[in-house]
Order: sequence, then C-alpha cells, then structure tokens
Amino acid sequence: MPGGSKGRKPVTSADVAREVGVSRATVSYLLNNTPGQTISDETRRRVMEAAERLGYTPNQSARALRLGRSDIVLFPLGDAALSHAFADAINVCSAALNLRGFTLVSDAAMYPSPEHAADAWLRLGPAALIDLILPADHTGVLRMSRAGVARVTADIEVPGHLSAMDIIGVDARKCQLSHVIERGATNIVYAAPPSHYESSTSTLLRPALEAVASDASVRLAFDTVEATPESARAAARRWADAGVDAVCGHSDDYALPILTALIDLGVEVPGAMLVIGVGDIPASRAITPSLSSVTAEMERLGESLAASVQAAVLDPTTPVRYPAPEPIVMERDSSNRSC
Amino acid sequence: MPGGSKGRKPVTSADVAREVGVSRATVSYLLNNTPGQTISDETRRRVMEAAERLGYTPNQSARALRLGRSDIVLFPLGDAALSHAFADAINVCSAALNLRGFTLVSDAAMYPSPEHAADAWLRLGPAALIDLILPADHTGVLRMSRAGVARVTADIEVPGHLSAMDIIGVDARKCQLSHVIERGATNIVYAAPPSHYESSTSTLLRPALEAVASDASVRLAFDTVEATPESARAAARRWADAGVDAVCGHSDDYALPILTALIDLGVEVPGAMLVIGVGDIPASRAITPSLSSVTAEMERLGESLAASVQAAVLDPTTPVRYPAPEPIVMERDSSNRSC
DNA sequence: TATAAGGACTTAAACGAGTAAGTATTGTTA
DNA sequence: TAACAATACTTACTCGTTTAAGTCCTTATA
Repeated sequence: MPGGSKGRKPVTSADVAREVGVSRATVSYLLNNTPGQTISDETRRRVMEAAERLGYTPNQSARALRLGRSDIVLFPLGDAALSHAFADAINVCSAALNLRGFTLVSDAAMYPSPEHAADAWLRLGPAALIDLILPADHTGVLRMSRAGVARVTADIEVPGHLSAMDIIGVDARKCQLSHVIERGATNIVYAAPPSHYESSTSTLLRPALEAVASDASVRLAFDTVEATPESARAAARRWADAGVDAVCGHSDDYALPILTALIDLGVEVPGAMLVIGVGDIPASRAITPSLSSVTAEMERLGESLAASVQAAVLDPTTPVRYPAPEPIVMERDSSNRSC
Repeated sequence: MPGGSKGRKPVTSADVAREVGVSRATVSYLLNNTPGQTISDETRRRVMEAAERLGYTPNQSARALRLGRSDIVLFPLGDAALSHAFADAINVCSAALNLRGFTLVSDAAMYPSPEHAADAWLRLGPAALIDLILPADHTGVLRMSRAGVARVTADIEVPGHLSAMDIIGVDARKCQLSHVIERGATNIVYAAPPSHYESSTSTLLRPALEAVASDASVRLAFDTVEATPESARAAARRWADAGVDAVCGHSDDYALPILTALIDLGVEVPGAMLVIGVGDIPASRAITPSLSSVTAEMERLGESLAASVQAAVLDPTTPVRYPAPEPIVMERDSSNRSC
C-alpha cells in the first residue's frame, strides 16, 4: 500500500469473537438481537463488553452484501435542496428512517448530466429511491430500477418528461393566483425570469393560470423580471403606470425585490398593489412589509416517505406511492387586504 | 420473503460471464480495465455487449468489501446545509470527487443527538469524512476514526469543543466589524438573537469583537433582536434614538429585517446608518437597498477538499488538512459610503 | 432408564466482486 | 527442436457478515 500506512486494521466481529472465546455466529446473534436464539446472560455481557472495548464497528459493506441490500435510501433534491420547507421534511424523514434501520442520503449536488447523476447514485448502492424531483424518464431512475432499487413516487400523474415537483409547482402557482383574485385583484401580472418562459414547465403552467384567470374574469399578463434591484425597479414602475393591482412572483426570489422596489417607489402595498411569491424563504416573513407566499404542506411528508420506503423495499418490483404535498398560502402583509 | 416479491434478481458479473461463456475473472478484468491483463478485442466486445444488454450493475457492497473501503465520502453540513455559498462548493467537490472515483454524500439532516448522527454516519460506511462543521470531540468523529475512516480537516487550530466553522464564523464577524469601522462608523451595535449569547461561540466571538473595537477606539454595544419585523422595528427605533451609526447583524436573517425596518422608519441607509450581515443570502443582493454581507470564499474549497480526500484515503491514520475558506465582504448599498 | 426437550452454543455455506497465481495455446528465437 | 515468451484466459482464495443446520450438554418427562 502506498503512503506507508501504519494501518491498524478496523476491528471485525472475528476479533471480538476471539477475544471472548466464542464463535463469530454468537457475536452476530448477540449484536443483532436475532430472535429465536438462546444465549446466556454471561456470554452476552462479555461479548458486549469486548465489542465496546475493542471499538467494534460492523462492516456495512459485508452486511449489505449478505443481506442483499444496503440500508441507504437516496433522496435526490436537485434545486429544492436549498428550500427551508424541504429541510424540515428531510429531518423528519431521516429520523423516521433511522428508526426503521435505514439511512437517508439526501443528495443536494447538481450534476453536469443525468448520466453523471446516475453513475454517482448507483455507486451509492441504495436500497430505495425517493422520487419527487426526478422526471419519470430520467436515466438514473431507469438504471436504478434495473439494478433492483426500490422506488417510492408521488401519487400524482406526471406527463412524460416532467417530475412530480413540476406538477406541485403548477398547483402552487394556481393557488397563488386564486389568492390575489380572492383578495380583489383584477389586473394581475405574473412575473418570471425570461429563462422560465423557455422551460418545459412554462408550457404547462401558462395555460393553467390563464384558465384560472378567465374563469374569474380577471386580466392576467405574463411579464419578465430578474432577481435584481434594477430589474425589479424598472418592472415596478412599468406595472404601477399600467394600473396593475397584483403581482404574482414566480418565486420569492423575484417577488422580494419587486416588493421592496414598489415600497421604494412609494407604491402602497397591500393598499394599491398586492404582492405574493412562491417558496416562502425566511426573508419573506422577516422584512417590512412581510411578503405573502405559497409553499407546500411538508408536515406529514417525512413520515409518509419513511413508511412508503419501508413498504417498497419489501417488494422492489412495484413502486409505492406517497401523498404529494399540498400547496398552502402563507398570508402576510403584502396581500393582507379584506376583499 | 414477505410481500410476495416477484424478485427478478439483479444481474451479477456471473450472469454476464455465463452469457458470454467466459469466467467471472475475465468480466471483472474487462469492466475495470485492470492493467497488465491481455484480453482479445473480440471477447471485450462480447462482454461489454452482454453487460449492457443484461443491464449489469456492479454490486457496490461486494466491491467495497473486497477493496476494503467504500467510495463514499461523507460531508456533514449541519446548519450550513441551506447556505447558497456552500451549495456551489459542494457541487464542485462532488464533481471533483466523481472524477476520482468517489461519491460525495453531503448530509443536510439534523440529528437529535451526536450519537444518532454517529450511528447514521457509520451505517453509511464511508471511506472518508470531511470535517468542517464538526467539533473535534464529536462522538461521530471519534467513532469514525476508530472504524478506520479517513479524515480531512481545516488547517486551523480549533480549541476544544468548537468546530472549524465556528472559528471561520468569528473571523467573518471581525471582518464585518472592521468593514463598518473603515466606512466611518463609531457607534456600532452588534445584533444577535438571545440564543446566540448563550452559545459557546459567543464566549469566543464577543472578546474578539471587543478587541477590534477598542483597537479602533469606537463604541461597540451588544444587543438582542429576533428575525421578525416586530422585533426589528423596535430595535431600529431604539438604535436610531441612541445615535447608533452602524448595525452588524449576526447573520443576514437578522440584518435583513433590521434594514427594511430602518427604511420603514425613515432612517437613511447608508446615509445615517450602515447595515451589514453575514452569510450573503440571495435576498440580500435582491432587495432595495441591497444589503452588504460577509461570506466565505468558497471558490477553491471544492477542489482542495477533493484533493485532500484522495490523499487521506491512502493513509487513513493521519488526517489531511485543507485550507479553510477566508471571509470576504460583499459591499452593497447598505454600507456603501465613502469614508 | 430411555427419550425427548430445551439451552447454549458451533460449523459451514453463502452474498458478489477483485486479484494473485496458475494453465493452455500459439508464436518466436537460439 | 528445445526453450522461452507472450497471449488469453481460468482457478481458487479472500473480504466480513448473516443464518440455516448442526452438535453437545443438562434437565425434565414417560
């Protein structure tokens, strides 16, 4: 071995067995509390003591090999990684899975291509895959299925190359639009960055929002804005001049600069203009005036994910479905006006 | 097996070998491009084709068991998980490690106790641990070292039960204070939540900042504030009345509400009061006026982490050190005033 | 007193891959 | 023509665990 490692090898169950003077099987039975085995309290005590003293750590690779599956559950997060709402769900899910003997790996990395992602995920050798942000035809999903990885998916129909998260996003924006309509808005702008209008979700989102607007007989225009003070200020002036009475930001990252730019221009919010975002970033509730936002109800997601995973590993051939998170409006100052 | 699994078993190298009519060794040599082996192009072609057609995926557990280590590199993130600055470093690190045949697992989960964390981390069976946010005496660090997990640590001395990240945080706040002093502030408030003053980093941070202030002969007071509009407004009024001319927020989460509350009160920023945060959240650069912030220089962190990891796995007995990220001021509207 | 019934273990066979060492076969050089 | 070397493989062991199937006691029951 290069580097001249002094390499005191990790302690194995054989070391513990030798130390106590029993067989490896006995050690294994004890440490796993295997049911149906009768072992004396004296031996138990001595094995436990020796394991502790030697610092025995079971080799997970060997264990996984023998068991036929690892205890790793993979949850790719994609760009949802930085969402605070998700963070809680992940903590709950992680804790719930730990109780069931699994280990949650929430992957926040962005990969140059789906193939790179698939390679990295397969190298993890997970027992299960939590599929929320992945398109159904993602290389990683296909290759993991072939490798016998169990899968849990959201209980919503996803057309073609879109992900469940995309659909949830559309629902959230419909909810957002309905909210300002309920609050009396009649001349509404939907503000998104130019990049969004070129994305595939836009072709799904736009007609959905137009349907909501026409059902309510309100005006809805689609405009572009960047997440910078300059862009927001220009847009704010434009909309104020055009008599717009509500702005739906594609996300809080766009709604927030718009809100502060409007205040800066002297536009009254929510008096003269309603503003609402999506994603509920922490800054939204902190600033003056606070920004209304739509987020997803993540309370029970963690638990149901964990339960679904457990079911899925028992029969890896058929995906288990969990209830998709529902959108929920966080009403704050920027849209708080009686109808 | 319960659940009545139809269980078409995952394809093994033995399946591929049987299909082609060669030994498992040949398949292994080919798929790993083992140097020093001579194998005919014809066989190579047929093995590759069969592997592809059958959908062969090497069993990572078996591989790791044989090799004596997995290719998993664990990077616990703790509460830094939601930092955008970190996200980039993680992406770079992940890509760099992938090129070297490793898989980065960045753990965003919060655990109820260090023991829980240690258990979960050991179940992952990583080859290496990236130690940045972990206190040196963290149960997880100790137990992983005993299990033969290689370790990379930041190249700074960390007293006792603190983490490298804590020290970096202190440096960032010293940098923050120096910045407003350079911009002419003489009556400065450091605003943190009550919880911070009870934490162990506070006992390190406070004297460090007081030293900076007394060196520059400026007034520095420590005050408390919560990340809510109400708390920020009360504090803003208090400080405006007291003739304070600069506020250093413990993080952007506190500085941001303070900034908008000051504007709401009619205080001129940066004319009458400087405001600066720590962490550089995206909202800081987006709002009007934009918020100055201190963050860490993460540009090269990813690469140096990956390189250190590679060195560390060669000799897991001695930790490899990587250069800790340096603080850097993002000067924006809220502190942009000539001295 | 023979036989069964636990109790307290041990033996040995997997799991799937990597790899040192061995074995044919063919071609090359002395 | 024998000796050698390269090519193209195969055989067999190993990694650390889990677990079905023994084995050898001791004690209880017929």
